[in-house]
Amino acid sequence: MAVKRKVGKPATTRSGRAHGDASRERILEAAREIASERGYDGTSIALVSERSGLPASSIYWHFDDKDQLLAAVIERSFNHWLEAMGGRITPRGGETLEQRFVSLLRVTARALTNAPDFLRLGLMLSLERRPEEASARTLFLKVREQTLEQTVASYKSFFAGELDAAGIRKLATLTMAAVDGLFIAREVSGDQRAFEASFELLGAALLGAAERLKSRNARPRRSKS
Amino acid sequence: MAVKRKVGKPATTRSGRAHGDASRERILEAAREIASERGYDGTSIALVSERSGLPASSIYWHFDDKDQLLAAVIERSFNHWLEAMGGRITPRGGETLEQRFVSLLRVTARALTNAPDFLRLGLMLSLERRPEEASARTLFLKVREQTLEQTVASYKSFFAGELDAAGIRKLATLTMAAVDGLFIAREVSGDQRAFEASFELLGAALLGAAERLKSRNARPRRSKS
DNA sequence: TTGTTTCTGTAGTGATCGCTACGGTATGCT
DNA sequence: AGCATACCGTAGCGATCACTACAGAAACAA
Repeated sequence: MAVKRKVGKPATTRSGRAHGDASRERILEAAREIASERGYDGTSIALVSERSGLPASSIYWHFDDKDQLLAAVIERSFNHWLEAMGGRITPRGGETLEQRFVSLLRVTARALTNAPDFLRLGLMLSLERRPEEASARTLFLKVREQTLEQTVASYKSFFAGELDAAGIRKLATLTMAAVDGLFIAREVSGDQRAFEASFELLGAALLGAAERLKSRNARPRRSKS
Repeated sequence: MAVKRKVGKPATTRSGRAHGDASRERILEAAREIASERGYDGTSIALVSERSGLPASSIYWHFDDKDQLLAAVIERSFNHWLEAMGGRITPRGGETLEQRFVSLLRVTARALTNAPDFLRLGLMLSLERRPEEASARTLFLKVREQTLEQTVASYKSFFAGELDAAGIRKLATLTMAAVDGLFIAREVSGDQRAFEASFELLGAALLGAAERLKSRNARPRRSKS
C-alpha cells in the first residue's frame, strides 16, 4: 500500500495494464461530482465506485483512503479554478480604475461559473468543524489563503499609494467574503443573470469601501494599535 | 407515531412522565450542537443520543425521523437568531444615515456572534444539493427568504425616494451575501475583531453601492427590460 | 517461458447507519 | 382501583459505511 505512481514511468509512458492514470481521473471526476453535491460525509466510496464504474479496490489502489481522495479532489478542483481564472488575478489594461476593477471581478465571476466545484466543496468543508480535521479541509484553507495573498498583491497595484497595507488587506478580505456570499446566493437561486449583475454592484461597493479607507487614512486616527 | 404534543396540555402544564418537553429540548440542543459541527450527514442519531443522554427510541418518539429533527433544529435556531436580533431589523434612531445604517449592521454582527448556529447550519445545508431535498434545507431557504424580505422592507425606509424597488432588492441581496461571506470568514479564522471591523467597512461599501444605484437611476438608462 | 508490476473483480470484514418492536414504568383521569 | 397516555430502556432489524484480502488478468522485462 501507499505505493504511489509518479515513481515509475520506465521508458514507456504508461505502465502495467491498459488503464491506470485514466482510471485515476475517472475516480477523481466521479468523486468531484458527488462531493460537490453531498459534502464530505455524503460522499461514499460505494457511490464513487458506481459512478466511476470502477470497484472499491481500484479506488483504494489509487488513493490511501477517503480523506486522501477528497484532498486530491480539492487539489484538482483548485487547478481547474486557476485555469478558469486564466492567471488573470493581476490587473490588465483598462480605462478608468473602476473599469479595470470591475473587469477583474467579472473574470472572477466567469471563473466561478465555469469551475464552481472548488469553491462549492471548499465552502462546505470550511463550515464543518469536526474534531478530527479532514485533510481536504486543511488543504482548501491553505490554497484559499494563497488566493487571499494574490488578491492582496493585486490590490496593492490597484490602490498603490492610496491605501496602506492594513486597508488593502481589509478590502481583500471583504472582497473574498462578498464573492463567497454571492456564489452561495447563485447556487441557491440558480439565477445566473442576477449573479453577474451583483458583481457589477459589488465593484461599486468595494470602491466605496476603498474611499472610506482612504479618508480614514488621511486623518491619522487609528494607528497600528 | 406522528402523535405530536401541543394538542394536549389538559389543565396541568406537563403531561405524562416527569420529563417530556424537557427531553425534547435536550435532544434539540444536542442535535443543534452536532449538526452545526458536522452537517447533515455527519449528524448521527447515535451521537445525538449519546450527547443528550436519551436513547434513540426517545428521539424517535419526539420526532418522526432524522429529517424532521434537523428541520426542528433549524426552526429553533431561527427563533434564537430572531431573539438575538431583538426584532431590530427595522431602523432605529440615529444621527446621519450612515450611522443608522452601520448601527443596523452592528446589530446583525452581534446577533451572528450570539446565535451563530442558524446561519452556520443553514449555509451548510444550502450548499448541499442531493437529489432528495432535506426538508431542513427547504425550511432554511424559506425563512431566509423572509429575512431578505425584511431587509428589503428595512431598506425601503432607509433609501426612501432614492432607490427604486429593483435597486433596493439588489442592495439587500448584496448585503446578505456579504454578511454570509464575512460570517464564514470569521468561522474559519476565528478572528472576532476582524469580523466586527469588517462590518464597519461593509457599511461604507454598501452605501457606496447605493450611490451607484442612485446615479444609475438618475440617468434613465436601463428600463425594466 | 518465467517472473514482475500494475490494475481489476469478487467477496467479504466489523462497525455504524437510520429506524423499530416491544415491554416497562411513571403519571393523570375517572 | 382500573385504564389510558406518555415516555424510557433494551435489543436488534436490514442496509450501508470505510476498508481489505486475495486471486486473476493484462501488460512489460528477462
